[in-house]
Amino acid sequence: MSSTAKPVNNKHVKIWQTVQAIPLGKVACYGQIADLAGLPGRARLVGKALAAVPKTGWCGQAVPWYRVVNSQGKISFAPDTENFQRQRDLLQDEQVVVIGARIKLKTFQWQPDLAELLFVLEH
DNA sequence: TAGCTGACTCCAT
DNA sequence: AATGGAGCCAGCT
Repeated sequence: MSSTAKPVNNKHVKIWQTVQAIPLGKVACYGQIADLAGLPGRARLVGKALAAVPKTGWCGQAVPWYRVVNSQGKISFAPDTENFQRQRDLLQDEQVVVIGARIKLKTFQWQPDLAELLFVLEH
């Protein structure tokens, strides 16, 4: 049969895999994920990729999109949206403290060690 | 092919 | 802390 499978953007896949490496209870910013995914300076592309995350996850594993916030440590959705509330709820379920739209990066930002970096780079 | 858009970031105020 | 403008560039129309 001819290919009917929806083409998947390889950069998106790389981004999803990087996001899957964020540990429970931690967050990362868009630019950080872009850098780790080998796409320096493409923070906006990370947002695009997260909007395209399959509901079924990727490679049998969920993609924790909600662990990604902007460089100011804030949720990027407008406060009166469902996406905003869903992201905040999911983070709080993981013990991440969200004050208004803000998360204290000093406390909750993911700081990958060398082993984690290598794991991401290999995929 | 050419514009437009945006789950961003940086810098000034 | 909050707000606004310029730069950014892959993906979409």
